[in-house]
Amino acid sequence: MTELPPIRVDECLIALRRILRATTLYERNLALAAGITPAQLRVLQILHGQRDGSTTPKVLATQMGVVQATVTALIDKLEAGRMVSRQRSETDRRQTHVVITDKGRSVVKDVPDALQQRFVGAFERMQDWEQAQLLSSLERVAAMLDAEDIDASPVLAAGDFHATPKPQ
Amino acid sequence: MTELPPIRVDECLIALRRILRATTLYERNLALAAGITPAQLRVLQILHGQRDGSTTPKVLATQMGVVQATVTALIDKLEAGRMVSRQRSETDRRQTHVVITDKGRSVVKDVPDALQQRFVGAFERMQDWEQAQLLSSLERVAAMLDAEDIDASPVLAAGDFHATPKPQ
DNA sequence: CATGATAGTTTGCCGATTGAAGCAACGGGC
DNA sequence: GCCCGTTGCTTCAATCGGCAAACTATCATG
Repeated sequence: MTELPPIRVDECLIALRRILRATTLYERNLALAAGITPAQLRVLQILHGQRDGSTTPKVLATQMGVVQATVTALIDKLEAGRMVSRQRSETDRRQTHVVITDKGRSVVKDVPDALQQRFVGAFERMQDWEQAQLLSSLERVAAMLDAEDIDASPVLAAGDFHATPKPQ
Repeated sequence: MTELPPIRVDECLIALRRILRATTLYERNLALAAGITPAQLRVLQILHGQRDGSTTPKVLATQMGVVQATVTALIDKLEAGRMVSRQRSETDRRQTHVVITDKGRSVVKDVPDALQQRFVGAFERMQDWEQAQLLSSLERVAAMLDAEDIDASPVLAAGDFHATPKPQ
């Protein structure tokens, strides 16, 4: 390799930003169409992905990378909309099981997954070798970005960050 | 190469989500380290990227995919922190030029751009053909996702979220 | 001028997120 | 059995981002 045209890196970063932006905007619409907010939809999706459609707030908080108090608020809203219900654990009465309801499941399923469908559609129209290349590239980027020390950062730890200077 | 293993699409989507997640979490930390919030930092970064370090709220709103009123609020905070300043345009007095200050520039520069540096570093360690392939893949994905008809989608028309003030 | 379009701001509201504080249940050590 | 630290969750107060609608000021055009 001779010269590294910095232009190429920049183009990559721009493409990444486009991807990011598209996803963000899309998520807003997605949730809007479902009648709920993105954060609430994420809760539903996680619950839907669980075997028995239930988890504890703690697990949700960890998976979403937020604090337990936040999850409590989200669950409150979802519960008010009858999309989840709370059930006190029998074995450990400190715990609460958050269970997705039928209504909640139907919301998750009926969401018009436009972006994902677009991606899947375009993806499946690609040649086999193109698909393989794309997957490889994406995984490479993912590996480049979400290295461990990011997850070790205070924000992600999600349970214990106290040394946080407060942005005004 | 005979069957289209749907598993491959899923892996792509998972990789995408990892990228998204890493970026989101990283942005929080980034802004936190700079003593400002992510949205505010984005404004500074856009301004910093401009040739003369200034733009109008309208442009900012469009670029960020939010409404003008939101930008006004962000500029208010940045201005209170002396990181940008407002200047009435001479040519068209309806317009306001948002100019980044020296302090604003130093904030942008001093931000530990860990994620981007990681990406750039890894990217530049790649072979030339790998770089080309990665760029191609990223741009392809970006094109797949941020097609214009996202906001033209009939179902989601509601809101028409960026820059288009609803004419009631 | 009058009218309409354009650029920004203000106002009022809501959702997400956080840290701190509180409460209740659990569980180990004595 | 009883203290006491821990754990799981909730409540509270505050901040931030975001939006729509109303408003102000400025062009631009007939």
